[in-house]
Amino acid sequence: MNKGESTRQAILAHATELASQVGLSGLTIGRLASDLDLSKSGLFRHFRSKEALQQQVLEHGAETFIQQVVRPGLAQPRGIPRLRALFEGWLAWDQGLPGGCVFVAAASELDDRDGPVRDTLVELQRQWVGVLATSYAKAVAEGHIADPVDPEQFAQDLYGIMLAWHHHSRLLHDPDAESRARRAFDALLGATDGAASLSI
Amino acid sequence: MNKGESTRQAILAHATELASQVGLSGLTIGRLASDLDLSKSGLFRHFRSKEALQQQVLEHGAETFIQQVVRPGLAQPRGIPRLRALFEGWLAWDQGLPGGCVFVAAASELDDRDGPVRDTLVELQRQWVGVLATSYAKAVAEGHIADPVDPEQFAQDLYGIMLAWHHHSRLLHDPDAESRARRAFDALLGATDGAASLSI
DNA sequence: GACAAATACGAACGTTCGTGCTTTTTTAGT
DNA sequence: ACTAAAAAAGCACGAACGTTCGTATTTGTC
Repeated sequence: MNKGESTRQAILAHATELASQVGLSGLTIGRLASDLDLSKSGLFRHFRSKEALQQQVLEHGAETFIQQVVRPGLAQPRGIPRLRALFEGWLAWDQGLPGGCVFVAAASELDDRDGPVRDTLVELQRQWVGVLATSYAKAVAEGHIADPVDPEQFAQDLYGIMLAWHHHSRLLHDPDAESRARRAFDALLGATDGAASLSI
Repeated sequence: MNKGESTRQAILAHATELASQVGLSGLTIGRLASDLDLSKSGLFRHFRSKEALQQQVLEHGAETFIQQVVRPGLAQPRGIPRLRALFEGWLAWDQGLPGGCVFVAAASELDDRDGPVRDTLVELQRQWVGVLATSYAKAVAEGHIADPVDPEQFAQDLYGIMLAWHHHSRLLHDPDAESRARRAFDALLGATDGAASLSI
């Protein structure tokens, strides 16, 4: 790897952590440069605009996410084990960044803006939601789900569990948020085993 | 009402809408001043710092939220009707602001910061989650819920439905997000309630 | 209508923002 | 070791940021 490429990677790694805390628009060239002991212009040279930096932060984050969450998850046997692995990987990923999942931070920043950065984020999020939905559909096909729902419904509901956990845990500092998230996940999967499903 | 007070209200009303799109830290004195045809210094005088402005935006938003969502909701008969009214009011509130619920935007900005603005938001959010939880507890007491869960669990799950709807609808522009949110709400209330299930 | 108080303005402060240039230093290939 | 290319630094720019200050204008009270 080039010298330039390795510095670029170092910049992106740090920028991703920083963006998880302060958001993509909270990133500043000056702050990044001083954190990494670079000059503003030296750092700037690697990206030719701040927008390009933001976009590469998202792409860098996506690579890490795929490596840490998606691939290990898909390596699990299809059905509930795979869904659970994806969910647990997601939790661990959120906890691995100082400000939590960088995409959550980016999402609420960009949902009212237009432009290529937003387009990139939307594309990445659609892919992730797609992974969740198809993994659920396979679990249904395996017969692991007693009362199947629309896979898109499952994906949105699971995303909600994730976001609510993020909110209750990070903002409200609620120590029970994580166990509630797991309980909600179990309920979402497993209206199958026992009381919850018998009702309908 | 004083002249000064009425200008302050006008500023806060506009600032709340703006903050729902660009966030609390995206607010700038200059932008607000030019939007409202005021001078920067004239506007600034009403708040003595930007932090005070942000805080008052949250408080102004909370007053509106209470007036538009909480009070009409609590006016409904306790139990499922009240829960449903709170939920529907919440949806309408989010759609009433150009960037969606201002607290959602603020939450992901402030969850990693410290200071009085964050403290204000946390307090407001705790109150709202409390309203949801106690309203659910009353529905349980009324016998409206067949398989009751911990009210805090319900509140977090409901918050998740809301956040996922916000995400899928605002970021991903998914036209089915709203109906999925309603379906999730029905499922949350009424896994065992025949009427709710049939209405899907 | 006079007059004090409240409200708004205009200009300027120092800082930081993103982004260009030009020059110096470091890297990589021979 | 020499050299061309790559990378980083240095410096400067215009604009926007939050904030302050002194002055003008508008408001409410008698």
